[in-house]
Amino acid sequence: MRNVLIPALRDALVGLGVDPPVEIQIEQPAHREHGDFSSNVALVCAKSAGRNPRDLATQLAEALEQSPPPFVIAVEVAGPGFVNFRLDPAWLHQVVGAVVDAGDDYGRSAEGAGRKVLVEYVSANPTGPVHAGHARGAVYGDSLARILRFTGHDVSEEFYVNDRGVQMQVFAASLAARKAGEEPPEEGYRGAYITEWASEMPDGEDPLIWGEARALLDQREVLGDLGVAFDDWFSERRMVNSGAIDATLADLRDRDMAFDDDGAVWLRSTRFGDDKDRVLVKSDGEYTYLLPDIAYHRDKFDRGFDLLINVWGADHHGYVARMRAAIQALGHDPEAFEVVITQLVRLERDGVEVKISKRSGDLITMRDLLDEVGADAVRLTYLLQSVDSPQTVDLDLVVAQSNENPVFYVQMANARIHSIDRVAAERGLVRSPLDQVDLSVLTHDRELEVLRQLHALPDVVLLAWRERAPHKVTTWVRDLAGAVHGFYHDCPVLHPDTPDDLRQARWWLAESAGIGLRVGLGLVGASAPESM
RNA sequence: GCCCUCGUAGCUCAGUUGGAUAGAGCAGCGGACUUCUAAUCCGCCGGUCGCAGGUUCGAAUCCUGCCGAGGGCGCCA
Repeated sequence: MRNVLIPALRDALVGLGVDPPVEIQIEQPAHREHGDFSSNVALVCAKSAGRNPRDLATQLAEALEQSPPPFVIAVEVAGPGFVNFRLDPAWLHQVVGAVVDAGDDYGRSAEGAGRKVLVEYVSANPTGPVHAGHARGAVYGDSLARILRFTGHDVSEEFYVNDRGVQMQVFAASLAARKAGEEPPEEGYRGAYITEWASEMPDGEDPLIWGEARALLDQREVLGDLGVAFDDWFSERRMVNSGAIDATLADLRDRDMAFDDDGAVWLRSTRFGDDKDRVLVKSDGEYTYLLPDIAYHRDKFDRGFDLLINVWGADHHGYVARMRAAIQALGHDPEAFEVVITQLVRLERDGVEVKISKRSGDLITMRDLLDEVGADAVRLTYLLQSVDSPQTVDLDLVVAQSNENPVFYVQMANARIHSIDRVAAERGLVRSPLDQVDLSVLTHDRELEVLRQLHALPDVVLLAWRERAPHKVTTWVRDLAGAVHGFYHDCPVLHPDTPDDLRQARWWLAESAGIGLRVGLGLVGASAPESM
């Protein structure tokens, strides 16, 4: 519709002797009384044209009413100078065909065609189970990847396995101690899982190797149950053993971005806006955590990715500047490296905070969260909000049966649509082919509202990608569900009083709504059961 | 002290990148099933968009300064 209205406005402006702006904005007003579409061109152009915005808008409206674009039945001026378009409801009827023809591809685009993107997320240490705090980044990263694919990007998802360094040594020592029936070392891991895993560990196994495998098995399984799967679990140890560290250091030295001082090797990160230069190799010869990380990102670029998106928890944001500096030090475009910081989730039970403490052992694991809340509810609840905002989740309210739980609302809308098909089949009713159905009988506001929502999906998906904001899809699918419930309530399909032609039209409307719900739920990674 | 994110209805959160009368859900009150799932729908109640300036036709949104919350500022990861 924009593609029709924008040229019409441009022509009208030219006809009035006004230079059209580079970009003419068309929006859908929040209030229905303001029409189906609206433009602020008159306000934008008023100054440069040296005219009163309302007068300009009035002249535009008159010109457009002379030869109205398709579907436009009225052009009105309102407020300080908005040009509002009122459309024949028929413009929405074509949405049904668009949705049905595209099916599960409705809303898919090729915007990102040819771009290779790597999304790295979760990347928890392989020293224990993933905990509840990892869930937000997990569902965010996964959903973002789904949206990237849906917008045509070539996407890979990776989990960086920090399987080297001090933490791993401590983890292995803790496992070995428990196996020997002793207490873990002073700074060791004391969680109950250590004791449990130690009892599983066969004699003669290297606790580091075995322990890592055990942790990864556990993490992979839980994340899988959450619906999250990675293309690769990238091992730091394997990378270091391959000589990537030396190659990275040599590369940095060649570029004069690394230097020796005080017995250590430093990254010249201040050259790219970092607060201070950072140590890469400590004076005792050990690498800092930074150096392997740089090597990892160098490897990502070597593999031909055009865009690297990293999803990190809020506690790592201080790390962004130095990593971006390192990217630039390697000669890469800093724009090709993005970090999405997810703010913390505060878990409550009956209004009281539940602590996710790390080493003490009494932590809420992702498994606990999944068992209590369920994967679909975790995903929808977490993805309903922007990751920029700290989030509070009350576990008691999100568990099944509660109205706080968005899962039921959305999934029930889908189930209701499928119940129409089921009951229709029982009664032996048959749906006519779409091209033989007259959709013009769809005039009820409930019907039109469903179509308006469906119409919005392609824009919503693009926005979700451009803003790295999966929650836009979640709020959309919830709104669509709301429209579906209203339609279901007020517009019976199979009721004997519903005329045949209206039944057929509504049936196809329901079909397209079901497709929309399925697509939306699919993008956030939640299931769309046909009955509840 | 410096940096990041945030502050919107009693609670949890949206807000189409600067648009018109700031929206949902929950909680509260009152209604709606002889109809395809009432886990639904409708109505009412509820606001100094943290505070103060500024930018302009127009600000929850942008700029500055305060106030407040969370997180971060290691030769730790």
